[in-house]
Amino acid sequence: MARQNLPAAQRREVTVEAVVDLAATRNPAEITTGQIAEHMHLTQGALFRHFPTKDAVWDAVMVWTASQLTRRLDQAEARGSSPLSALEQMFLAHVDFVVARPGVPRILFGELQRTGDTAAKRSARALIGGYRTRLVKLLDRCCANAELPADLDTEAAATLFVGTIQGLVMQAMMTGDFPAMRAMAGRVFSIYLKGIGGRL
Amino acid sequence: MARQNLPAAQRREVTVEAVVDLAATRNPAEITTGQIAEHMHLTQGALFRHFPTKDAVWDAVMVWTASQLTRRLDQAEARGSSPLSALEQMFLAHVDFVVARPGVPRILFGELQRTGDTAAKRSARALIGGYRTRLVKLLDRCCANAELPADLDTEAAATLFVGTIQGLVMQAMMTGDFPAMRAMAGRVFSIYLKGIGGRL
DNA sequence: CAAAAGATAGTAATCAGTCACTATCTTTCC
DNA sequence: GGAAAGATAGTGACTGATTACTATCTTTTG
Repeated sequence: MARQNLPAAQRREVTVEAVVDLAATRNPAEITTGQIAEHMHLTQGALFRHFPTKDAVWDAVMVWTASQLTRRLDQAEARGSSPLSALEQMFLAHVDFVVARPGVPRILFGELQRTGDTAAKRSARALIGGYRTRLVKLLDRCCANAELPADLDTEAAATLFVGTIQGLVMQAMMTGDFPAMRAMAGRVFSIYLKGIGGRL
Repeated sequence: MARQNLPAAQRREVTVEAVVDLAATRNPAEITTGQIAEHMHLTQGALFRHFPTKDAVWDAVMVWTASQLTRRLDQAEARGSSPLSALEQMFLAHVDFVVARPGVPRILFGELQRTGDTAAKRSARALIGGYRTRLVKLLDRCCANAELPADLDTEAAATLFVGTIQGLVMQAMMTGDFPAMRAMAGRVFSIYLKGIGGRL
């Protein structure tokens, strides 16, 4: 059974998937190029035919993560019949994404922890920053739409939205039970919704 | 004449402080025994006269963190004139602790990311687990006291409490401005308070 | 066949941990 | 009181394992 040689672009995609897979059960900071290669049935040296450095691998992972999350949030937002229901859809979509890919939040946390100015870290910052901005805008639309009080502190509300998901993630990381997030997500979101003065 | 031989117990305390200091500006996962030793003006080898392994250092850091946080939460809770105001005091005390010691949340995140069964990770788990339990009990007392609705989902409320702080921490980590947390803390907490149906 | 992809076998750097030795305390005992 | 003796703390050079990354040879594939 001969191993198949993949074209470079495809090999890069497989590499990103391998990293996300590994991060689901391992500390991202401890993932080595050797482990990545082994997980995709490749030798360690061959990895560097497709990525100039290890950090380039992490950057590719961040780019993939950003595009995946954005795509899911776009779909969720479109599903909402109003700004406020779009907010709820986005919340649930984010939780679903994390449950499906538990490595993602771990990679994001790990990347934000890192110091120095790498491409991967800049991508991570851009992802979270863009997310927050998007939330503030959506919350503003809810206010304009009278679905939320006009005097709502939308910046604080956006921070709390992100924190709400993070609290769920942290609990999942502690218990190791990511699917349980889904059940808790609804309960936590309803408290959040009440906090921002919303009603669905 | 700066050189001085410290007694072992004192040296261990200095070591913990050095680690917490370093974690404020460096990725905890990248802190080496050499960096710790250098920061406390000691040779790397001497560190191992006081700790059998590097993980023992991390465990000592976790024990210190747990005791510090517990002490501050105890004081805050005592300051509260009622269960609900105690909850608010604890929130503010936690934020103050993080602002004073930015390395602490980074260390906690980093420790929870790690895999395998180390003493340090068990301590981290115990800290967060105990915190959550404590919150649920306090929230239950708020309900019994009619300061919060009797039908409040106290487990979800505890999860959100932790997440609220985490959201603030993540924002601080992104901007690098930890003191700004304090201003945002009040704004976010008031949304949280409304969410759990409280009024102060 | 030729170019892309992978295998094999390296290298230099870094890390946690060790060890023989030295410096500095503290206690003992005349 | 003070020197001898033992205990404690620190030094600096080291080791073996691991790491990201590279150089060279081999296989696959269009």
